Amino acid sequence: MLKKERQAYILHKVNLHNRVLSSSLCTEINVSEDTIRRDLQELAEEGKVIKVHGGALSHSFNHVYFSSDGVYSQNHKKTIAQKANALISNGMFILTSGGTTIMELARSLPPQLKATFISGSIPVILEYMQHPNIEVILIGDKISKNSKITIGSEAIAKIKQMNADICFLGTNAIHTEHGITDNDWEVVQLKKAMIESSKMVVCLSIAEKVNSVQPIRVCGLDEIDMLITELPADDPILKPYIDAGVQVA
Amino acid sequence: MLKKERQAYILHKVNLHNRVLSSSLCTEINVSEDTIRRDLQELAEEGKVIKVHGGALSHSFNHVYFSSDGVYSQNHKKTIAQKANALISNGMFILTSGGTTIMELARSLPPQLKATFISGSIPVILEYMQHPNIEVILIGDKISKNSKITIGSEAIAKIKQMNADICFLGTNAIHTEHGITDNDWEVVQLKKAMIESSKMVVCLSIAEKVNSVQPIRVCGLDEIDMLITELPADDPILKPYIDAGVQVA
DNA sequence: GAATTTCCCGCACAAAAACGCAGAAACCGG
DNA sequence: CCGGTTTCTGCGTTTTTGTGCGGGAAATTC
Repeated sequence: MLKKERQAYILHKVNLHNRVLSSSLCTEINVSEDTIRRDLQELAEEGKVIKVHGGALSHSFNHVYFSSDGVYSQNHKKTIAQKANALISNGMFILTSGGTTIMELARSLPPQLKATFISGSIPVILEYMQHPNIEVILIGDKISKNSKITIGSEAIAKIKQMNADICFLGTNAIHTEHGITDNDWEVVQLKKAMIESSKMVVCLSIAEKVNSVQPIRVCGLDEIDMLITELPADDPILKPYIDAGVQVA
Repeated sequence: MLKKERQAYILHKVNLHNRVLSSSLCTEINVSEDTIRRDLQELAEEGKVIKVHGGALSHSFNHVYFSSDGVYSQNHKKTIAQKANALISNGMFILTSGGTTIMELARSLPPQLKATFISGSIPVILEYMQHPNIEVILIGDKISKNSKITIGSEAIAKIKQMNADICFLGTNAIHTEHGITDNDWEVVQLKKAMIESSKMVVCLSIAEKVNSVQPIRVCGLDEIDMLITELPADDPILKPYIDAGVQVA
């Protein structure tokens, strides 16, 4: 079989099944693995396939896309994500809600981290999927199209079965008196369940949202363990929360 | 034999078999390899054949296999999606697997359709989420990063609770004897569960995957109700499947 | 962290191509 | 018919290309 023929065959097969194993190819075509590998390499250089350890993938199926532009006060969220990262260590089970702050956290996870992340938010899950080492558990249920999160009794039941080390909540509003509040009933239910199922509850919130109130109550300050904002811990705005027994970072 | 004769013979042979080896040609015509090589070179310069190491290939060969345009056989998948759409009506519960063919189906759903779609494939779910009217149920569990689908016992258990009207399976390989086969163990488990939980099982497959086999078996032909390809229903390739009791569209 | 698989690199060897050359055949205008 | 020219072909030699193999590095898996 000629080299070009072989490559055409490989390409054909990759496109057909979205992936090939070099081991199976070499028995199929009856050539050495080296040859297959060289073929794959050439095809990869031409951009026809994506070479991976053990074989190759089709180019078409592999780009799940997400837009990160236009996120409000992204820099603040990045610093929040940094601080949150300090709480995470290998082997942890971590529940997270949705929201752009959590997205930023997902993006900034160190690549060598090995932990398990659980969420029902599609955009956040997409971020987690980019990470090389973490395990990702997706909470299933009906999808709410505007919040892009799974909602419903199944999702809540599933969360309640969990026993996570940390729960990171993207927070829409936090207030010394009214505690954590939000504006979507379903999301509130989920957050309540998450709080119940976690040993430690951490709220991520940009300073702007501190001391603001939304219509639906999630929980009081007594139920959260830590509040992370982009401000230094000794900022006077945060003082009331420290007094209320919440750790601040 | 005259040079022109020889070249005509070569050209004829290339067009007939899509390929030709210079070694075999030189014994056939009884001339030295150099002569053959010079002939091939001339033909190549005239654009009549494509010269490669060891022989030559026909132009059509190159066109057929190296279709370098973006997504592979997308048009075929579009027509498959059209046919599948004909089976869907308002109010249905529809289970779908993952794969690019299903993605195409998701994209081509008519905007006014009101039905419920269930899947564990992240890319497919993303497509469903674009739709204005359908309900989307996400099967949760651990995410497999390479297949971008939720896998595991939870997912399977959840699928088994369903009772869907139709199950659309993106098919990696279908064969009259070996039935439906695939190359990922986890995915096979999910597909099996989906088949069990649906009143009607429909396989979507481009014609190229028909009569191909993959390592792991999903089910036999007796378990599927319909096969949709881009070919007309009376294409001879599909005849064996009709004989096996599978509807074809 | 150890075992296995896969990858990468250099090498050897064979097949094929390129090149130069020379002989043979064809062509051609005296 | 005959030199001279062109074209075609085959033959040796040198280069290039394609392939397989072994060993060590790297990645993956358990």
